[in-house]
Amino acid sequence: MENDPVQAIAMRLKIEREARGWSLAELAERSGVSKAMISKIERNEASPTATVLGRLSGAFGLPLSVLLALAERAQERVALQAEQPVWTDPETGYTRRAVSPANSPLELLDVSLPSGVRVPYPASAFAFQHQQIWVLSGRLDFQEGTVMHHLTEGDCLLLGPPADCVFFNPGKEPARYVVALTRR
Amino acid sequence: MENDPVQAIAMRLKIEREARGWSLAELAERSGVSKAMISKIERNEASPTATVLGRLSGAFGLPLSVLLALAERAQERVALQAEQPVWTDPETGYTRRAVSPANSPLELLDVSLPSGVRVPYPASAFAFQHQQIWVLSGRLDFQEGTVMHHLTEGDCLLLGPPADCVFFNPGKEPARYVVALTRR
DNA sequence: AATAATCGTCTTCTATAGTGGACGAAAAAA
DNA sequence: TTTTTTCGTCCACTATAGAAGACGATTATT
Repeated sequence: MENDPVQAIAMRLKIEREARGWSLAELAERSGVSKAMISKIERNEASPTATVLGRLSGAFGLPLSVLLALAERAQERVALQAEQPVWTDPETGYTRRAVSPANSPLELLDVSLPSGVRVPYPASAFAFQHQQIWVLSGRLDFQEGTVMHHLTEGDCLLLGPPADCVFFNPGKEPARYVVALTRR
Repeated sequence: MENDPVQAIAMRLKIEREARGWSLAELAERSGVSKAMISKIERNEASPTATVLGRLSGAFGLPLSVLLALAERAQERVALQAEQPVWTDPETGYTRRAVSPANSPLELLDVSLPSGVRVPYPASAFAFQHQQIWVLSGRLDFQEGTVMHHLTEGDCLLLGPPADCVFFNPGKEPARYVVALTRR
């Protein structure tokens, strides 16, 4: 167990950036890391320091350990539940589980939204990716730009062009839903 | 979310090294990283690159993402099950869950050993730490040096001085046991 | 087509990560 | 005690991470 994580990190960073439709310049501005260095890291020509990795994962809104866990799963074919990276928003209790092995063009997320919790999502996080939301249990009010969708168990919504979105659970029980998305 | 992970990494690396009773020189030899650099990292005077972090986590036998996850939990008081770092040996299916919030002097591990699986542990990994093994379910044959212990549900074993050990599950069901250990 | 943004890469330079070896302190051995 | 070993830190030096800006290529505007 002495493999260099640099290549896996490189691939994962590029995926996360492109999934958000961000250019090198935009990620540089958000993270405080120069775009030249981001370019080198993504092309496996530099080994980022912990400080830089912390800034980049912060820009993506991910704990560094989750970013690394996603990177490590790059070559896996099967993702056991016990190995799937989970991250929880400590303030709201919102949890998000990455179900699919990473680097697949189709990604599945298992999300649990506690009762009464509101989670906004900026349009920039959705650019250039096609995605659907499928409610497994509970209720979900989904605001897409100026349009409001009221979803309940079994409903599935196809997202339109990028817009500022808000997830809200109006019910008394946690809302559990799947986010399915494709890259490019 | 822009916190620098360097300090948390520094603390965690020192804990992992001291838990194994390794000197800077020994960890340097095992990891291929100079002891001067390890000293700097542990004292928060340098930000390690991904390459160096990969070598260090490899020397500890941990995936890098798990090492980071343990580091991030440094200041937490409560460890929710969904947030507890789990790692699985892909060959044997052996899984290990870090139950306690990190940096506590008393650490609890929830281990599951599949039927028929044999896991050796070198004496060097136990030096200077006091630990017990408590079987929750299934059967566990534990070889401590030249002595063999046959444990079943509810049994608890206090480990003696450091010795080469082997965990083996002779039963047909998975063995689940707790490893409790203290530092220093 | 011509102009103007915007993209990722390349270039130059500085800060610092990383190495090998020396050093003093503390513990172990005699 | 004196000697020897082992520990972690400090020093000088090299390799490279990282920043700021220039550059050609591509795409969008007019």
